[in-house]
Amino acid sequence: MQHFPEASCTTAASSVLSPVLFQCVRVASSDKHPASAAQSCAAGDSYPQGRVRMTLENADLWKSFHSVGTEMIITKHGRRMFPHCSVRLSGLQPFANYVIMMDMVPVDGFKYKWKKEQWEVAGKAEPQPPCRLYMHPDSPAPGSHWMKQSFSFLKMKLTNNTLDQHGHVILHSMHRYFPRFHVIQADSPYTVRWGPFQTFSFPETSFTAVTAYQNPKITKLKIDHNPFAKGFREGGTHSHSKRCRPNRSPPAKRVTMDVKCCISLSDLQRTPSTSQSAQVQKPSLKGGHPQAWTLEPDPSESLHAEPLELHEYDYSCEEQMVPASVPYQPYRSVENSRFAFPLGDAEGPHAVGHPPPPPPAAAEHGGQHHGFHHHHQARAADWSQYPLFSYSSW
DNA sequence: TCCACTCGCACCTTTGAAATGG
DNA sequence: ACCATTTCAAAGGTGCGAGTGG
Repeated sequence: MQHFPEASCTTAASSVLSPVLFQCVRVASSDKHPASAAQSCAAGDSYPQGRVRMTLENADLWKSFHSVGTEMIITKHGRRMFPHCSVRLSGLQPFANYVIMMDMVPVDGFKYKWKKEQWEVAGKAEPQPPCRLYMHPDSPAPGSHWMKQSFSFLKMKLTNNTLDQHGHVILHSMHRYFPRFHVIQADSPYTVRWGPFQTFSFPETSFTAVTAYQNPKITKLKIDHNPFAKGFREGGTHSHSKRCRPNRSPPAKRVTMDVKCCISLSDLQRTPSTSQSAQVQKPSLKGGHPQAWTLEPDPSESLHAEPLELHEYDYSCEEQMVPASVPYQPYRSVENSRFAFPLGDAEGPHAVGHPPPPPPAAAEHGGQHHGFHHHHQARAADWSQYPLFSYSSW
């Protein structure tokens, strides 16, 4: 394994959780904190942090779905996303190792229902399931690897089974989410806690989790673009109506052999001063999965956070979210990371960060959701309160 | 009664081991 | 013996509609 000698941020982080660490990360690409830039990664950072740039590869496809109101099927046993998240990275240090992770963040604090061909709010969101992060199977890998070509999170699966032990990302049906990507400079999944990280998101990737498609337009789009769906639909015999239910025979069991690398990020949260011994806390194992680490968010806690940066229009973005902007907030502590989900009572339907899938009418004007958005201040705070590092791996 | 959810179907795509050729 | 390419069977993924249950 090759270490990039000038990876000062990583070095600092791996030894002691220095206050500089997160300053470093934040400053790296945030124009809002130019003053700290000098002090942050000053120590011989020949590959200055903060030039990291993430581009959504299949943005057009996402746009197509987003304009209709993306829906993602979630099942008990896990379902892949479609469209899947495919991104391209640039600006990494070629020889430094990175772990790339992805998680799902609630768009708002509401539950929805499909009524009369459109989505309506159906009440407050249900308590959030354990937050899990999916780690890209290639992780950790050097920056050169990540920048060589685009990579996707094709194998990530979504489930509504809160007791899932396969490490799938757990969501609630009829709730809205958007994927969030984390680029963490770390030599192993066990050290992501210490590494500088940057977070990215793309508004057009927001979706409504469903157990069955509600909007026929989405079904059609999926069938048009997804070869599996196409195959099923265009298949010769549609004998669904002929099925004899009582004679159902159990299908042959198939063993999933996926090389999965999902981290349910829980205990890999940035640790507080109490854990500054620089030891990676062994995550508590849950369920039967040896590497499934989950975090139960503690809604009683909250975290101050800064507004998110403005996103770019071209479906790439540079550091979308960074640790809190308070003058000295070195890292997310456990206290600060087991925060409440962004589902505050006071938050009205208007207070959403990423826009929900626009109703057809709204979708037509001005392509406002075709680019990156300013994150509303209130939302940004809520947004970053969502646990960043809860860790599950399989 | 309504509606979200589960389940199994049968097809196509993907994967990877085995076979073949250079 | 080694490597590259091809073949092929099994595994995996899919939306649908009936059934279930709250």
